[in-house]
Amino acid sequence: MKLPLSYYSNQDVLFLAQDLLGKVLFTDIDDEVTAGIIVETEAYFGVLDKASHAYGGRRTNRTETLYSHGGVSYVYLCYGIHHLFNVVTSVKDEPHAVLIRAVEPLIGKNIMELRRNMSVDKAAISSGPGSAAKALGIDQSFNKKDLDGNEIWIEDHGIRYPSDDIIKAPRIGVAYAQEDALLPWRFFVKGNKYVSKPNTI
DNA sequence: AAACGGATTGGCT
DNA sequence: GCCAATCCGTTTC
Repeated sequence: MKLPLSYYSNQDVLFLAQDLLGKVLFTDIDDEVTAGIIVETEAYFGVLDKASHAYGGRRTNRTETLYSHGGVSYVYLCYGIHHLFNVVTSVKDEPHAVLIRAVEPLIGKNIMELRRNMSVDKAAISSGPGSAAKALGIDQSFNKKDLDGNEIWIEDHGIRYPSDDIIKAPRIGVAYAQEDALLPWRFFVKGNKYVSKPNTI
């Protein structure tokens, strides 16, 4: 059930960003387990991607996590407020990553409701990367964790979406990446209410 | 040493 | 729809 680290060593981050749709992301914080079905992702294509923190081979304290082997979590603070969760993929020193932008609450819904102070019926509870991370209790302390451990991991529950139901679109909030902002490297499940806006083509 | 700005969100108009 | 919130990595002086 729990995806092994070898799963993340695939060097095709565009494949993994799509394959992660339908997988189930778990966290266990002081025995409070929550999980959500991944319904929206974005691929970040390592040193060649102007939208990536690792563009041009940039290596700093923050981006060092991206150079880990595949199957490590990369969590960083955005706008001083939001923790954004990524899955590092590929092999060591090749800094590809998949941003998890939305999940559909599956397990521990009452705990998510307390963390987000809203009903699980409201799409906003886990829609958008900052909200999804908060619903799952993910913060800076989850940075650089192996995804085959007991704090955060991903399982395959056999959920599959027809390829017609996987929408490809330009990534969100990366206008600074110039021409790379136009690449269709955002993937989401058609019609799922937890997908962030815009959720149509 | 200081300034800049972002892979966003939610509250108010 | 617009804008403030709020931190720290990164760039610039």
